[in-house]
Amino acid sequence: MVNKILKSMSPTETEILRLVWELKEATVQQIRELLPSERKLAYNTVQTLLSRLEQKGYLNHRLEGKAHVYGPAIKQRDVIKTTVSDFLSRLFGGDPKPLVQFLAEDGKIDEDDINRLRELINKSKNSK
Amino acid sequence: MVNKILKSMSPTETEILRLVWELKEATVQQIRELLPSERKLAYNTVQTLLSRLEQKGYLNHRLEGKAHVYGPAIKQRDVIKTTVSDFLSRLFGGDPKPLVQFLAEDGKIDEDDINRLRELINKSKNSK
DNA sequence: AGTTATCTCCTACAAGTGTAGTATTAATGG
DNA sequence: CCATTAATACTACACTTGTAGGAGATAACT
Repeated sequence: MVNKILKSMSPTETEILRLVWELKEATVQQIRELLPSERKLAYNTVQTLLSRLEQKGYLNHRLEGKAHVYGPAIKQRDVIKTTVSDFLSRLFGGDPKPLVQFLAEDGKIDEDDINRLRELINKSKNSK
Repeated sequence: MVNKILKSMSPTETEILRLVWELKEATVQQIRELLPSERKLAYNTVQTLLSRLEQKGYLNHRLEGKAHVYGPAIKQRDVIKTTVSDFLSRLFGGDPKPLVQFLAEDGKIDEDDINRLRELINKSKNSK
């Protein structure tokens, strides 16, 4: 079991964590630059968010010069797993099908996506 | 456009709203009974949550005797749409594919689900 | 009628969240 | 060396959230 019980992330924290993942590792500046222009947070705000994520155990940092370089303290996959599960259980009582169905009906995923999915499923069935 | 801009729901509020959907309409008591036994909230707590959901525009209520009977003020589908979109954008930058992929890899959806999905997609393609 | 069970309404309150200011310090460009 | 720049650390503060207590009204039981 890889599961420490983590304090849950707030929505904004989640946004920030995703950006760290995107860059693998990042400083406050870099995250700030990655923020979409319609959502520029103050430097200090980003700093606070990163540090809260660290307190909660999602990130850690090393020093590089005077700057903190933040990186994942937990595997992305594990975070996704619990985050998605929580979401699923709150909005759909834990059943993923309505979610996938919604995605399909809403045109968010198309037939090609589905074909790729099928492969994935077969692959993981065989490797099991 | 059906979109009023709603204040977003907190996680617990989302849980409660889902239960209202499940019952179509519900009183505080009924919601309380639906709560899983490991998560019994006080009567007043449920009441607060329902009333906050109403303030935020997700629910409305009518009187039946002295009790409030709460029901959806917005179509479930619309709520799901924005909730899922928000979630997607926070955790995956808006791209649904990693989500679906995760669900598949994690065994949350299987090949049958996918087949049903395919039908759905074809149906909506034709009706478009 | 008095007691009990239900309800709503109003209030509370600590912890979490979003968002950032101020102080301090270290590096850097002249 | 000194002003500017770029970082962190610490502090702040209103709003939201989770969770519920108490007061008061009404219906129902005895």
